[in-house]
Amino acid sequence: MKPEQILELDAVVHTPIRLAILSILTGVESADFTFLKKTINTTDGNLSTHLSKLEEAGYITITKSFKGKRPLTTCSISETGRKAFLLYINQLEQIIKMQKS
Amino acid sequence: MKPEQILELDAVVHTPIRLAILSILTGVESADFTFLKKTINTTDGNLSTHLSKLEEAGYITITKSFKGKRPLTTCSISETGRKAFLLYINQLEQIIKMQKS
DNA sequence: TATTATACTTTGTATTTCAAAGTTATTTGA
DNA sequence: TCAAATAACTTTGAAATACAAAGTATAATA
Repeated sequence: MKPEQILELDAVVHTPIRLAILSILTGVESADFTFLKKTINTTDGNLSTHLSKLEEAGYITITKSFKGKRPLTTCSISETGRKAFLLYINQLEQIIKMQKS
Repeated sequence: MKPEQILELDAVVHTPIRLAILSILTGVESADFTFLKKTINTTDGNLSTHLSKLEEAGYITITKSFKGKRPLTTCSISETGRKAFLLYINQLEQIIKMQKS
């Protein structure tokens, strides 16, 4: 067993809520704040800070606009984010494989 | 995609260092503090607190004895811990599978 | 037109993580 | 031989993280 591999896991991706966000965003063109909030079932504040964290890391892009006169926060995964997410998933696979053998 | 599954992941297991500890302990009868420290490559304090956390959760048992006149902290995974670890790995597998499809 | 709802962000707090320093005993080296 | 270094930890304090309560601004509803 190589525990180093576990410790190499990207901490930005690893957090459950952020993992869920990225996981959703890989499957769609974009998703808005409300959709993410409902789907992940978290609080506004919590989602807001996690989205900022992902944006700071360059893993997602956040676009602010208006739907009618209400704010609309639209998120989509970036190429960097997609790569980071896929790497993370691959590393998990490796870890699981080792675990099973 | 079902993000709920990600949020269901056992937080006690999820932390990289604790995941590494459990991962090591599943493969051996027991491991002592020094071995874990060297293998995981973490600081004494950090390892100590994570071991306590796992013990509190009932996932490992910690036995304190002496090797000669030096303290010896021996850790082994409990049945509860083994179940929690396997569940975690299975959940990860599910998540990855969904991700790939 | 007060009240509730929507769509967020900011702020404060509680928890978690981490490593520096502390403890106790044991070698080693001058 | 006694000071210094090492071993095997635990405790403590600081920093980061997570979380939700409260705040802001607008819109719909009753």
